[in-house]
Amino acid sequence: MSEPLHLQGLNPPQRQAVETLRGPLLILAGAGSGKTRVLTRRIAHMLDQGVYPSQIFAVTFTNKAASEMKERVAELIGDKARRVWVSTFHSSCVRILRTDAVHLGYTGNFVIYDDDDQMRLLKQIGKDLNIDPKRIPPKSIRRMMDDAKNKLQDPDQLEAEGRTEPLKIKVWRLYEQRMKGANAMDFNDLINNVVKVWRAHPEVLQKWQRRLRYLMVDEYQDTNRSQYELIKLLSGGPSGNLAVVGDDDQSIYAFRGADITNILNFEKDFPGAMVVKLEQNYRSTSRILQAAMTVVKRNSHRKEKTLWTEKGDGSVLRMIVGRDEQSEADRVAQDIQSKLREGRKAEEIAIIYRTNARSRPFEQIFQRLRIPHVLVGARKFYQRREVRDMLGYLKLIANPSDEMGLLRVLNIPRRGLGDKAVQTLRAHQKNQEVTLFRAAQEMAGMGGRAGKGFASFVSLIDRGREYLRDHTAGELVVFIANESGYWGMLEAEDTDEARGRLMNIRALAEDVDQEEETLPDIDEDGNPVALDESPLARLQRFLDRATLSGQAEELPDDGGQVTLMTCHLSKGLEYPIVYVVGMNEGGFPLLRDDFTEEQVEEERRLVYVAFTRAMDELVISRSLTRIQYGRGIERCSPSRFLGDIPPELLQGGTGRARKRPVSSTADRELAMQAFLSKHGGGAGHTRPLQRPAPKPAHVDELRVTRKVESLEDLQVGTRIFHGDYGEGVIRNRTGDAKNPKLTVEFSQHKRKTLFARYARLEIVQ
DNA sequence: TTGCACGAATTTTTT
DNA sequence: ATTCGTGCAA
Repeated sequence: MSEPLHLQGLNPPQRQAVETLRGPLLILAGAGSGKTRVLTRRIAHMLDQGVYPSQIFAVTFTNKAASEMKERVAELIGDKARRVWVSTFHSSCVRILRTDAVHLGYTGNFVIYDDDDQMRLLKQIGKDLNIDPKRIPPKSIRRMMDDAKNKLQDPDQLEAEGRTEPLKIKVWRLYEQRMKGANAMDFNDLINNVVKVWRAHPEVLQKWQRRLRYLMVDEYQDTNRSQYELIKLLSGGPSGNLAVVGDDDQSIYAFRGADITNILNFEKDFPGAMVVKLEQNYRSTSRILQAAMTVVKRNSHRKEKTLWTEKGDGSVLRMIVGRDEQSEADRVAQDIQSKLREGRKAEEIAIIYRTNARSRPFEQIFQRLRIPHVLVGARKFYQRREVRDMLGYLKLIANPSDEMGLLRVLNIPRRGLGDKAVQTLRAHQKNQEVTLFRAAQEMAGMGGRAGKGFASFVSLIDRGREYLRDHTAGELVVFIANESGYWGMLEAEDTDEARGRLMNIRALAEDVDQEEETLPDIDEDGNPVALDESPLARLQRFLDRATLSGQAEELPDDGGQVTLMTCHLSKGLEYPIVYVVGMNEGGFPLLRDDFTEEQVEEERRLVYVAFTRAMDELVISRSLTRIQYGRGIERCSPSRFLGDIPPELLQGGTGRARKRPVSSTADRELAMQAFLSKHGGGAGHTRPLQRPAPKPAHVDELRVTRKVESLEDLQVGTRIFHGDYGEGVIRNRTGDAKNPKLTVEFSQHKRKTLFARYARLEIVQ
């Protein structure tokens, strides 16, 4: 008799993780160890063991992870998968709060304020209190608030600690008041309010505990204090069936509140927990794993585990060194070109950097060499201005007490309602103690220029609400765009940018009407529940989705492109060939002057994450100098982490450059670096260097070029450089002066005829 | 109310 | 360098 499909092909620890359904379970899943596989199989196994799908609750951090898991579970068990609740922390909490937030004095149609709304509100409060934003920047207040909320603290606790500026706390209190007044919650509130309700109303908690009996938490190392509390409450403590999956070595979100001690202390917090380590890696070659592990093993706060693979040693890691950031990028690009010539596909290659700013030189050279590439993590769809403006309108329509939506779009497009008008409106609101929208309605009757503006605004919103009765939310977007004049405003601009914005609005409208998220429409006993189909409810659901999804990252995965991204964004992904670039002290690790050991450990984990993305080939690059904020050039030594990598794993030894130094100065520089790193020179990682006189467009080892200023620069006899063909000499020039045709002789007597205007040429000096 | 000019800031990112 | 936000004059 063959064993069930969902148990087949698992290695022993994987199988143990899948088969352990009861009690607390910690699955330590190293990079590439088949985590998702275990999670999905585990769900299948539960069903096989008679667990009802509606009793299973799997929480993730990102929508992407949630939908991936849903998909894979569906592949395994088919339609029943729809009844398993797989969702992000935040959307599950929204779902819970839509019914249970009444216990906190909210109504079910509360809105969610995102970062932007949050900042606007804070700035407003600062203004109201006459706080100089230079003395206390609103950002610092948000930081304080978020940090505290991540830890489930309230203003009173912070005040009692006495380490926070009282004025900041005052702002926070006012913020909470305003939020409540606007029937709004921020992202942190979503989690914290569930905890609050559950703590204050045990019967509500029990309702959910009865329904959700099998819990799974993905990326447990990234949970913050309040998420931990949430899970702990729901699981009902040590007797609950709680499986958490994570990798402490991949905890890289401390800056947004992730608390690595949650995973490190799991066994303490849930006594009797079973721990399973998934250490077999199915992704990378042994050398890649070794390199990644030697770095991360230096951390003192981690759970010991050793990844291994059956993939074999693989090739050694290679090191690419450039004189400056551009030449580093150029050399990496050349390397990539040779890979492409060898027949590797562009989509097999990724470039990973520590900070987004490092992408620029790569974009430049890729453009010039025509290497197709995608930048991951450019501005998110829902963060674009036009999209947010439309959402502002929708929010106001969905929730008349929403203030942020109103203030955002009140004067967009222009209705002659500027600061002055807003001030009057606020004053009026305060007098009458009504919602801002109600105040606007009242102002509308007052005549005058502002009165007219308010009248047209209020009428627009009212008509919108009316329109929604028998139209879809997507149609409402179009309605608002048209009736508000927003559409006309963009059309009048007649620029590419404006046209792009128009497209985005159209895309939004379509997106709104597309798939209604397949929420498990079941009550706590697992019985189907009819979704509220009122137009307002649909709009509400859409807004939640729009706010809670960084979505539409639209990774153009049509393939054929080299991927560029940050370490953080690379987590969970894999590529046959990976370039981890910018591995200099001061760049990676990226540390402030007053850094702590914890921060260094986090940087090590980032290295670990970045390295373990590579399947077959890992290339590291760095530069000898870097430009800081466009001002001044600094020398930089190799990243301290390169010194941790055993020399035999890295081509040319340790973090030092390979042979063939770029010049005698560079030679001395390399010797100096060797000296410094040997003598613990980690501290003085950079020191200023004078700025070179001319600013070349492009410096390579043997070649200095400048950009073509005018076509007259390109005369017969001029030495030029071409991205594809290399260096050459112009032998002939024909055609008219405005569009000359050049015959260029490249090396090995290869002659090419190029149009000067279109070929990307540079002049060799 | 709007448009321009100047000054300041500038890891990492999800929801 | 580049972007973003604020302050001031038209």
